[in-house]
Amino acid sequence: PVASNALISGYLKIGELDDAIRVFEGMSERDVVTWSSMVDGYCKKGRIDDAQKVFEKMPERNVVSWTAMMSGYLKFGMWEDGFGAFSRMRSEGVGINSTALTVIVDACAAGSRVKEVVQIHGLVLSMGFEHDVFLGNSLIAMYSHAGWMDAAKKVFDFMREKDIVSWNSLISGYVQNDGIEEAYALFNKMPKRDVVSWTAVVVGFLNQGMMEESISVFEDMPVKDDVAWTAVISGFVRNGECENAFHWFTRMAQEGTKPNSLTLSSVLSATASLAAMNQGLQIHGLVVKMDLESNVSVQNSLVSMYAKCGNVDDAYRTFLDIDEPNLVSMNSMITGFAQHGFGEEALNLFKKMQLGGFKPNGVTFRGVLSVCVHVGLVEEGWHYFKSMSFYGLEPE
RNA sequence: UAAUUUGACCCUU
Repeated sequence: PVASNALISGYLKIGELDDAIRVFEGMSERDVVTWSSMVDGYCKKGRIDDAQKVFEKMPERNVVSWTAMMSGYLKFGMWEDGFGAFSRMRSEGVGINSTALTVIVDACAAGSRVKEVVQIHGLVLSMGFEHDVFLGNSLIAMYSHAGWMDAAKKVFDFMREKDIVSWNSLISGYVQNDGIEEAYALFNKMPKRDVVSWTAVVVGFLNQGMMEESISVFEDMPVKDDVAWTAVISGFVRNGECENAFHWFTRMAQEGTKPNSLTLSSVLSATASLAAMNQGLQIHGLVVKMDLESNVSVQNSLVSMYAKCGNVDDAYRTFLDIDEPNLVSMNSMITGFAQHGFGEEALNLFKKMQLGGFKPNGVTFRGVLSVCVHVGLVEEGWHYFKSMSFYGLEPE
């Protein structure tokens, strides 16, 4: 079945799960590679239930099949199942290898599971994987995420072999923990740099409000991709320099780099802050032209932009067009209503989102409380204020 | 022919 497996692999690489399924169903003989590929294919599309069905149905499972399934669980927040799979691998004779450990370490980073982290690191050492480059890189990222830069640096220093990802991981760690000096020193010391290294440092300076240093590094960047440009644009927005954000967006276009959905979200956020309706409309036109109308982040930005520009009707129209609204969508619309004194609408949406299973966060309550103050709903406002603790939120 | 690591988003203002 090697030829068909290769075909399945090819389809999955370009995200064509349906075609992969077609090939899979037409096969007369399947091996463990065939089945594992399908498990992974379903997981990458977020279809964990289907992946699990395939996983349970397959005649034999090896460490790759298990790792694929475990990775799927963990990527979608199913911690119990993910960690459960990991311990079953250990207890049921499948065994674990460095890849399985990397998956677990990565999950600890994403879920801020600091306690598990230390245990896993011990396991890594006891199994003799301390010189695995991928594992080392994952550990650096994990400790960085937890804010333990001493530990991250220790792992880095102990690594016998480092690749460019090792350097980039530690640099990003320092950037995330406000250590731009350390990050920049490493950047200058590393043997080779790629777009990731450059962008991390540019972001590091932006995060400290060091705009000139940031731009100076950015100008020196040999190849600027859409991510790097977006980093600069959003950095200016974060620092309240929205005109500059627009300026760099214009330069991005002049230099022929195509913006993506994240770029347009950031630019829309700039136009929203400036309440610049004309520019906002232009970007909306670009969104349509680029066929990004159904991107949630872009739609959220459009909702906010229309609301901030005083057009609540179009904000609401855009909001209703969102197929799969998320918490940010809700917050954008509630805040939009709140900013214009639409108390009833804001509170109705707030109730609706809770019925829909959304957990409000601090931004939600800011909108809700401000609208209560705005329209004089003192009792309701007090009630909502008290309900914050139910969601584990503390008033600022 | 199958599983793993590093850079930019949207809501708060």
